[in-house]
Amino acid sequence: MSNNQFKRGELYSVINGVASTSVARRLQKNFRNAGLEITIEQWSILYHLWKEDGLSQQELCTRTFRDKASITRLIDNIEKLGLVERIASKDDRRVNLVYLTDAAKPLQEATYNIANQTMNEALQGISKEEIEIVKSVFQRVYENSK
Amino acid sequence: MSNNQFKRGELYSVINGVASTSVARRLQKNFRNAGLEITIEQWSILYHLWKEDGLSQQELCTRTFRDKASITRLIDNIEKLGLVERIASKDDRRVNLVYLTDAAKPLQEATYNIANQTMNEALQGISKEEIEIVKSVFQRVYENSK
DNA sequence: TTATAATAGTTGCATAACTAACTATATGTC
DNA sequence: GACATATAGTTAGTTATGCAACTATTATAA
Repeated sequence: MSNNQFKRGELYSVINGVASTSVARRLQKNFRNAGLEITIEQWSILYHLWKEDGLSQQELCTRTFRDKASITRLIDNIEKLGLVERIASKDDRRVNLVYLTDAAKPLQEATYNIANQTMNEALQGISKEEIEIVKSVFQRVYENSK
Repeated sequence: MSNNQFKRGELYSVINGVASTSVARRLQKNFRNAGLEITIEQWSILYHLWKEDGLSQQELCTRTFRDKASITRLIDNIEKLGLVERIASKDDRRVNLVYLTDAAKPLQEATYNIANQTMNEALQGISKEEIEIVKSVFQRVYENSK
């Protein structure tokens, strides 16, 4: 495969960074064409849960750069699809922990393969050095702007 | 002023490219703090009309990377604010040309100053070379993904 | 201990995005 | 000229975003 193959952990940060509009739209279409009826926003939540299950909604806010209200409603929708469930924390009754259901597990490989292929196509002709610069610029712009 | 000062024509493409999330949010807040009650999406339309007044809705689709339905409703909202008006083309009766009203003109300088300052803050410590690379990568990613 | 402040999450409101289905006008072909 | 096709714009339906106001719980301070 091309040398644009990504480590798993890098994938979302690159999509969320380099590619927020055109690649996101392409990825959404590729999900749909494969019969996967989830949005990329929903997928971004699942992505973080596949890395670490049982995150709080607040932690998902931080990791996906969204506000509380957006996360509340995203989780609502993913819960309706039967892919996650909220379980109240025993340590702090204010907190909802979000857990993947069994139905979510088969999606992991399929969506990862599609995302990886979409990224490879999007990043054709772009060197790893350029990608590193883009990621670095994004990080600094984010820090400068918050 | 810093050497990150932008030429007018570059500003939007950079904001639309480098900065789609964190800088956009910051810019929205800075507009609001200055008493300017427009969204950045509305501003992106005005920005193109200030460069060239009387564009068709289709042309605005192309220039702002949005679909027809999005433009229809964005123009609806900007029209409600009294900042633009639709005038039917005489050459082709399918076409609406979008013209700025007198009320839109005073916004130009104020929003440009805020946008320029917001960008300067966001891009502190980032070199012109890095910005060029980011813009170039975005262009190629866009071409690869459409 | 009680009053105050901070935090986690939900809900209401407004804006915006995309898809798909629709109307109206133009264009192209037989 | 007539029919098929393409183009410009609108509308309906769904999802998502942000802000502000709200409830419930936890932490802090007098």
